[in-house]
Amino acid sequence: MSQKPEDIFKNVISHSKEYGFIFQSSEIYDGLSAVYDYGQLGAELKKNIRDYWWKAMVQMHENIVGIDAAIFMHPTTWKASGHVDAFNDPLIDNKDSKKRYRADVLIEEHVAKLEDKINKEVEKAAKKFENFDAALFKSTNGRVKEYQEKIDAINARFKTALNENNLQEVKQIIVDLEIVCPISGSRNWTDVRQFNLMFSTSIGSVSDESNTIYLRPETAQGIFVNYLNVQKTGRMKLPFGIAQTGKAFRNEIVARQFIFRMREFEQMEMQFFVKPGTEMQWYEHWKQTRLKWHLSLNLGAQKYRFHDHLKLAHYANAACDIEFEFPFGFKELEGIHSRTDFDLKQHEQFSGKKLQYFDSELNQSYVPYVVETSVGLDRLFLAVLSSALKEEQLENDTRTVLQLPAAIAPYKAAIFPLIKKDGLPELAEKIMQNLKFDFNVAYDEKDTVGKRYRRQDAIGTPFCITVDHQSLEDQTVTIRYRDSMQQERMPIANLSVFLAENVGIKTLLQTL
RNA sequence: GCGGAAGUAGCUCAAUUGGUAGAGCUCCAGCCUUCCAAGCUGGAGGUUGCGGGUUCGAGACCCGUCUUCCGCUCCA
Repeated sequence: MSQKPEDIFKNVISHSKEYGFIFQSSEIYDGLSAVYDYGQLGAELKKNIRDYWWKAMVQMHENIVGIDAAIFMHPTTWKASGHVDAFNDPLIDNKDSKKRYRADVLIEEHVAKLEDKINKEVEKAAKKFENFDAALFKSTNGRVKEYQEKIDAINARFKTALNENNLQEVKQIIVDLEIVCPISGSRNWTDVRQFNLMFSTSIGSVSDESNTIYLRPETAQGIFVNYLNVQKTGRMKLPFGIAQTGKAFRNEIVARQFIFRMREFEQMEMQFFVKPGTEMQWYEHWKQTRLKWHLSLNLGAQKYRFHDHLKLAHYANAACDIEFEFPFGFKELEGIHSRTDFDLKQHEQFSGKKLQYFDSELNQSYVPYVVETSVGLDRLFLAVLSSALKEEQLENDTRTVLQLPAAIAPYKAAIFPLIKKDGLPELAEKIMQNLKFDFNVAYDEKDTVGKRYRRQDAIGTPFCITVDHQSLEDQTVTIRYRDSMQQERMPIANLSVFLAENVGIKTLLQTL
């Protein structure tokens, strides 16, 4: 395999396709941009990663419970969360400087310039005359009146365009005003586009005026709106967490880099509710806990780093990313945010319902603070796959091996008869039938055994169990390790225990 | 969205100036039986991303479109 990161990434993509991990969505119709499907092996790997996260977060913490909220939510949810207002901006690009601007800001700045001119006229006049009446001057001075008329005309036209959602008209205003790009100085503009983060659709009968409904752009709100339900029915005491995995949807303008940025993606997140004032210590706690979880996958400690946010989002008082070194560089894998009480307070305000916690120690109620951990499952999948895929140089040849952590490999073991006769397939079949109650196992009798080993290497199966003639006599088999290619003999009766120890998720959880 | 590169079998890639679409691996059915791919026989698989155009003739040239990768941008 070439050392060039670009080639490594290409290999990951073609390997994903070739072995059934990832397919492009609707490929027979030329695909759908930035949407991908998980194939037969990808679905297993993804499920195993999700399970490991869920067990580590929910099963291993008595004070964390999991929910599964619906993708559709009441539209007001997104007003409260700020998603409706935050992403309603008309955008325009300058083709020469390649810079993107908010079209409304460009127009407002132009208007501001005209207002400056008026102010200068007023200042000049104020110096000239005593007993200066600014209002009178503005309403009588010809030049000022001219500017003011221009401003009013622009504002009226802009307002109409926005109300009619007429983006072509917005662009035409920019063209007509001869607004230039501050950087390139050119008037070479693209069309104005509405940058709308959320996908919308309509639903039969929501309530009042609106029947527009959004596909959730993040899963977090499903937890916040259920905060009180869970706290009451689960008798949860602070601090406690609510975890959830599920799909979220964002209509990215540019979505690229394979499954790194998709329009439909899956999040695994946990909102941890704490007493106000303790949030920074929990923020630090979860930073370390989550990093440790990632490190347990053994992809290489040097591939992780924290990236602290200097510029914080409106809801946060501290935020950082756990970044991972993908083939295309260090990129965000998980976000850890101290969200304060912003979300719950917003929902209190918009819903009119109290979302408070009664602290029996303090004998008072308050809105809890929230520390969020949020991983992109698809990104984690890509991190695992791209660092597991190795082209290994052997003595006389090379082999492709997917060095997945055993506990999350799609198949835990493959069972082969050494040859396809003499009763070996029958015994192998029997072993498989027995193991498959506890483990996802594969069976293969086609081609030479060496070839079968390599096939399993390529899909990351940690162990291959081979039945040979000796097996018929003493009920032992050979078990071959994927990474070392070493083999050892063991009784068939020991297989279950051996696999449980070596591929079980328990082994991984115990490292945390 | 702008710019660059690309799209031919499941994968990686050929195809001379525009002249019969091919190879390797994979896959399938057998043979062989030997614990680490590339043994033997046979076979399947393509409207060359899609749609137009130029031409006697287009995988190649032109236009449009879709998709992917790279840079910029975006990513509360």
